Amino acid sequence: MSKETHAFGDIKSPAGPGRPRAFDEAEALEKALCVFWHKGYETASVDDLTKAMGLSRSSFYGTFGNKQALFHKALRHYSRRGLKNLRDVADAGGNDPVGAIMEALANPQGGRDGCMLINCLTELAPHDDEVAALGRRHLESIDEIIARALEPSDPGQVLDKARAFASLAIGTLALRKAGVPDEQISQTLKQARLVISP
Amino acid sequence: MSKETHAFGDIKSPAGPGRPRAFDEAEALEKALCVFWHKGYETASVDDLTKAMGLSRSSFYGTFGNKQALFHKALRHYSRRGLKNLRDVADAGGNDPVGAIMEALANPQGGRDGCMLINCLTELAPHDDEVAALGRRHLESIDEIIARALEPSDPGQVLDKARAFASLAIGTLALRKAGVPDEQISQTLKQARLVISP
DNA sequence: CTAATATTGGACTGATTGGTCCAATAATAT
DNA sequence: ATATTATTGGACCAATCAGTCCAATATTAG
Repeated sequence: MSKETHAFGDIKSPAGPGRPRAFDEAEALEKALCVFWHKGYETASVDDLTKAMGLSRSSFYGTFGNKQALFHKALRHYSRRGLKNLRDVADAGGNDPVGAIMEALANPQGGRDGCMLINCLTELAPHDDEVAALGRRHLESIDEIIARALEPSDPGQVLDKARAFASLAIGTLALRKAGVPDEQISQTLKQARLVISP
Repeated sequence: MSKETHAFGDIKSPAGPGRPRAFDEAEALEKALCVFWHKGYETASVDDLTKAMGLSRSSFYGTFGNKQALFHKALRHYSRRGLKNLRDVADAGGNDPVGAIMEALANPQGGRDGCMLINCLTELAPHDDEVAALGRRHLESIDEIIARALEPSDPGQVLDKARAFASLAIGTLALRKAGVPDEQISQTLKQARLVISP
């Protein structure tokens, strides 16, 4: 973390003649994302990563710089995609966007691994400002999306309610990690209705 | 994690003649707790721990077995003490135990470090069954304490409401880690009233 | 005082960590 | 074909990791 190694190799620009990459950068990033998601930042070794990505160490460092840079890139990608998903779910919910969001929340993508961004927030935020800042932006966006979904059916205090709802949803991720049965989590999520429409 | 090293040294029984310990075991455990709380399990090295505890490596391994065993002991201690605190707060709250709990929640002990147990849950639970089980028991106890605090003023669905309230509170820990301002977090916690008394 | 028993400090180990380096290879543009 | 430019694999490095071991020391019971 406070390593300051700055060993950036040289990240080649993809221009000019020369041998082309034998792998897809986006695909490799996706694989790395999975490893970080499942194991966390510290526990994911460069060996784990290169193996999962199907890359040699040279390609790894040549393409992504170093472990931390790759991680930040993966996390930004995760955030962007997650927010897009949430927006899509809300939009596809028709006249009940909140209901659609809640349903999606009851069956999260990561399963027992939870939300990667929240995981990384608790693991790294106090010691990595970039992660903390990204986390803050991500949470803010979530609040806004939920607030917008709330607005039509309820005029007042939408942002406060959205924030409470989001916090409750985030809290259930911890339960999931602990192995609390899905049924109980769903039940708890239903209670979140009270926060929204009293 | 999946190391299975089983290198248990030998944990001496505190009986018989011989040189007495130059340190207080409980105090040392407390120091270790702080390190784990602040840095997490993986990032806390045995060097960090021994330095903070003021112990030599011999005393460290001789007394606590190994890093993982020390960690589990610290976490159990943390859980026990935290639940006792919560019960005390509720009891001292007089006719408004829920209000007392909420106030305590607004100024948590760990500050930006959050709740150690939740931190460890997200870091380790999927790969350490003992942590997961301890986490489940801890969360269950929290639910029960809140439910009991809720009961006098509200007869029905106390457990469901307590669970929703607890999840919301746990969610705010992530906000705190990200550096969301205290004011906003307090505001969000106030919204939790809606979950409790609609 | 002596024998027995603990604790202590620190040197040490083998494994693993993130990161570097380079010769070999492959593809391009001319 | 040739020169140029990239990528690739794998050997390699210093640092750090958790954990072991032992001689030196301190304390007790008798």
